[in-house]
Amino acid sequence: MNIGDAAKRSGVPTKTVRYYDEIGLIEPSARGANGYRDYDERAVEFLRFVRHARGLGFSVEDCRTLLALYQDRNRASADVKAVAASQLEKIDAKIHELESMKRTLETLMQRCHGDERPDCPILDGLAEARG
Amino acid sequence: MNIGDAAKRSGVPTKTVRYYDEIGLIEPSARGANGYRDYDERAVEFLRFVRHARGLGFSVEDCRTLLALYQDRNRASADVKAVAASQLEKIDAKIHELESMKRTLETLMQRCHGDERPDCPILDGLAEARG
DNA sequence: CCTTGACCTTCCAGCGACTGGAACCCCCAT
DNA sequence: ATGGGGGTTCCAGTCGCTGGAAGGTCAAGG
Repeated sequence: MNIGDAAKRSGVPTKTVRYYDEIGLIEPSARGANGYRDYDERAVEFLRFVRHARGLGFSVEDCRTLLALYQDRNRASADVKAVAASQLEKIDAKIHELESMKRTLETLMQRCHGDERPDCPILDGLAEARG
Repeated sequence: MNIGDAAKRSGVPTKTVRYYDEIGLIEPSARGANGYRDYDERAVEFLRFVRHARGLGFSVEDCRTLLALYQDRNRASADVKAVAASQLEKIDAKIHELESMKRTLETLMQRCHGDERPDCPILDGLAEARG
């Protein structure tokens, strides 16, 4: 099938499918005589797989690893789990970072009247914050 | 003072200070005869201000707005609070997104033995996930 | 005076993961 | 023959830096 159909069936934008080909992540199963990329069911499956992995925040390089494991019948599930565990750590770290930002921001906002006057603890906080 | 000292005193990397000059966010108070950037206390204060704002996840464009408000004696604190509120929304959305990823990833990981065998619910989940 | 080394300058390239657009080709229906 | 909706390539831009190359400047030490 043509790239447009593969895109529709996988849920990956056409441009991104082309990009994945370019970086050698997922290559079309063939090229037509007219130069058109040709994707088979397996390729669409890979595209969907990568879409889901990307949706869980895995980097494109992680996706490459995961795709390789997915295709390796002799893989150890421990290897997959290790990649996932590393990703979970990154997510956790990011959540903690964002929650810390959130707390600070909320504290500053609570103190700010938010009216027409110029006094603003938010600006004061940004100016004075220690560190 | 020279850029290196301004960087040290503000906690913003030298390269970044130069970048902020380039994009017109924070310009040096002067240039020496030798072409060196010269930063005064006020500029260092701005650099620190931007570092803190960036630390709360504000975009560089938001920092531009916040810096302008910071310098505007006739500002309304409501304007500052609005920028902060918008940022808080973004943070919240990102946290929710990450927590959703985290839940999915944890569920998949719990089901995976993580041993030398190839059976892997994580890969299955990525391949089959609906959507 | 010369050298060393730590500064500073500019400019250009790259990161990640796309995304938009231009210029062009191809194919089918009217 | 024409129009529209595919497809192709390549280049530029996003965001916020960051690294590196090639070179100018300056203070201290021999």
